[in-house]
Amino acid sequence: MATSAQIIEIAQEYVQKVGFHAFSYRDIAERIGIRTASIHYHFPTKAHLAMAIVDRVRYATAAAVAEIEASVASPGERLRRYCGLFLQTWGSGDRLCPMCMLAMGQDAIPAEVQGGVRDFWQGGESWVARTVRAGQATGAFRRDLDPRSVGRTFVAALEGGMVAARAFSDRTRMEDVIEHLMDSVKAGRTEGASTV
Amino acid sequence: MATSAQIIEIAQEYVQKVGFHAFSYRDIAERIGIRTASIHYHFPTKAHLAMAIVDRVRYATAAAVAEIEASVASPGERLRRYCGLFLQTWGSGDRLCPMCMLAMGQDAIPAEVQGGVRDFWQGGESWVARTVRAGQATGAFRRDLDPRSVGRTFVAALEGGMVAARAFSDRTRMEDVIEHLMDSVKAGRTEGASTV
DNA sequence: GTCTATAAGATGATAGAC
DNA sequence: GTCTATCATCTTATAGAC
Repeated sequence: MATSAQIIEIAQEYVQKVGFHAFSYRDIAERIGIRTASIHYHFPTKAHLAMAIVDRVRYATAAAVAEIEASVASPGERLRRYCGLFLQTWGSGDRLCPMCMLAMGQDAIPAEVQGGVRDFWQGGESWVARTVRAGQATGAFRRDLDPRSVGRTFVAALEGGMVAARAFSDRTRMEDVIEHLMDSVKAGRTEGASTV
Repeated sequence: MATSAQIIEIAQEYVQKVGFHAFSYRDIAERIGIRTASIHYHFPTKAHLAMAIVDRVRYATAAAVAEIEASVASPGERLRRYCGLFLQTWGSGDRLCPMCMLAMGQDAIPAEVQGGVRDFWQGGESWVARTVRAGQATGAFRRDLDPRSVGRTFVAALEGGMVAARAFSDRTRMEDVIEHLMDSVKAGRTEGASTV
C-alpha cells in the first residue's frame, strides 16, 4: 500500500480511538516504520491529515449507502442496514465514528475540517429523512412522523450509542438503540392523541 | 471562590469545549492568574483533576434529577425535564456533556475516570428506564416498550444530539431529537404488528 | 520519498524557597 | 498556598542531504 494511504488509515484509527488531539505524527511514524518528516512530506500539517480522513470517510460512507440503495428496496430494511453501518464501525475494534470524534474537538480543529464533518452529519440526517418519507408513502412507517426529526434522532442516537457501546465494550447497547429507533418509525398503530 | 473550585470549573469548561487532551495546566493557570505549580498543588496529576470533574458532574446531575422527582410527578413530564437538562447544558455556551467528552478519549484516560463516566451513563439509562416503567403503569406510555432499550436510546440520542447541536450551533437539533424521543414512548396508539 | 538534524515551543510534573 | 526555577519529554514543523 502507498505510504500516504497507510498514514491516513493509521491516523483515522487513532482519531476513532483517542481523538484528534491525543495522537502525534510520532505515533504514526513508529507504526509504519518511517520518520515524522516523511509524514510531513505527505501531509504538511495535521489539518491536511484531518481533511484527508474526512474525505476518505465521506467517500466510503457514500459508497456504503449507495450499495444499500442498490441492493435493498424496502425503506425499513434500508434504515436497518444504515444502522448496521454504525454497528459495523464499532465492531471493527471498539472504534467510534471518526466524524463524531472530530465534531467533539470542534473548537480546536481547523474550520475546513469542521465543514466536512457537518456535511457528513447532515448527509446522514437527510438520507434517513428521505428514507422515512419513502416508508410513509408505502405505508410501512407512521404517517405522523416528522422526517427531519427522525433523521436527526437516528444519527444522534447512533453516534451516541457508539460512545456507550465503546465505554462499556457492550454490543447490546448499539443493538438496543437500533431496535428502539426502528420501532419508533414503524406503522401498525392508530395515530391518536397523546395522554402525556 | 476557593482556588480548587475555580480550577475544577475552568477545567470542566475546557473538557466540554475541546476535550481532555486539548487543554493544559497552563491554559487554566492563565485564566485564573496563578502558576501551573499551584494547580499541581491542588491536583497532583491531570488524572486527579479529571476525577474531580467526574465527581462534580455526577453530584450536580444527581441533584438535578432529585429536583425533578421532587417537583414533578408525571412520568412524561419527568422525562421531558430530564431531556431539558441536556438542552440546558448545551445552551450554557455551546458546551458538550463532559462525561461524553471523557468517554470519547477513553483509551487515553485513567481507568478510574472511565469507571466514573460509566456510572454516570448507566445511572442516566436506569433512571429513564425506571421512569418508563412508571409511565407504563399509569398508561401514559406504550406498554410494549422495552424500558432498558428506551433508557439506552434516550441517553445515546441526547448525547449525540448535543454533538450535532454544537457542530451546527443549532438548538433545533436538540429540540427535534427530544420531540421524537418523547413521541416514541407516548401511548395513544394501538399496539399492532409491524409491516416493515 | 525518505532521511538526519534541528528548531522553537508546549507539556506534565517536581524541588525547594517564601 | 503560591511562587521561581527547572526537568525531561513530546509536539508540530522546517531545511537540506541522499
